[in-house]
Amino acid sequence: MFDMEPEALERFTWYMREHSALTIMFHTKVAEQMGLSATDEKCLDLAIRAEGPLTAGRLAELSGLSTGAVTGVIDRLERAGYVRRVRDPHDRRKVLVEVTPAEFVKFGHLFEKAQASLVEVLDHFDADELQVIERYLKLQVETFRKRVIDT
Amino acid sequence: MFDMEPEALERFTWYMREHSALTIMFHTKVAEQMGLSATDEKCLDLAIRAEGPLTAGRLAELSGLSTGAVTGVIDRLERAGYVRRVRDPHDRRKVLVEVTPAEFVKFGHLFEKAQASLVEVLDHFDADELQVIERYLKLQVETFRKRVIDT
DNA sequence: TCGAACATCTTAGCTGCTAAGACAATTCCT
DNA sequence: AGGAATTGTCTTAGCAGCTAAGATGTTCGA
Repeated sequence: MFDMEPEALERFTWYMREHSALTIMFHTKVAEQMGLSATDEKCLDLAIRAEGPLTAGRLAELSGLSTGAVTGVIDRLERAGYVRRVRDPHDRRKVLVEVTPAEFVKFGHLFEKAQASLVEVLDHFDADELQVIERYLKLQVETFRKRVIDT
Repeated sequence: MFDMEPEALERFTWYMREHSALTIMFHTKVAEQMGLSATDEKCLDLAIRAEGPLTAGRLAELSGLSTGAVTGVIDRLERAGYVRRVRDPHDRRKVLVEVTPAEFVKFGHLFEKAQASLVEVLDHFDADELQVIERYLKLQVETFRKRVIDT
């Protein structure tokens, strides 16, 4: 084990904390621009990032909301055109939440600007350095996921 | 300008997105464990990270809440012992929100575990690599801050 | 000293959440 | 096959927290 100077660790901790706070703010602002509450946008994000079709109940689990609240979330997202309710043909009790990709065209600029920021950052590094960074990000996400699960 | 393969950019974008989602979840879970709502925890974090004394009004600006909502936030944080209201002696209209450090001792383990995760990640890198990562984080936070401000 | 400006608090009305139960579809058990 | 239990979603009552507007208390400038 390589051991770091305490000051360096403190700096890294500060970056993390700052990044977290900025993430929350960014999330709030994006939701606002899309005409959604933070909760609705969070659910929409879960629906977009879900692997395979997502049911209303599963969305409740993932988001931590009650099933009743999820009904409201889907109502609002559907009214705004971001998703569609589709009854599962194999089990007609289930409601599948289908994201309508076309609705995101209007907000493409948000996404593009975010990606432009990323490119702007990565531009400062050469190929070898990018490999280090990618290794870091991969590990960071994996470790963070474990931490979140058992918190 | 060094240009990346599109696939690499896609992977980096995915890490970002995943990290954002995990951050939101983590924030929610920490708040829960501290017996606070996400809003209250967010305000407490702003109070902790503020430079210099923070007034109620300033907290409203930073959090994006109305002044009325902030009154409620401070009420709850005060009742839970996380902060104290102190009237500004120089301008007695103002209410300064003073964080009571002792209250965090109980949640020290949360913070320690988060830092342990960070160390666990950083352990996989040597001193040169850490320098690259730090440069990346610093730039990332700065760029992200600009992006958040004009979103 | 008095009115305007300022900082926070209070309140009415609204939105969205939870918990509990209703309703509809499916699965299980005999 | 047929009734009971289970499952998935929606509905509703009650409640918590937010906004907007105005009340209250403080400071500042002429």
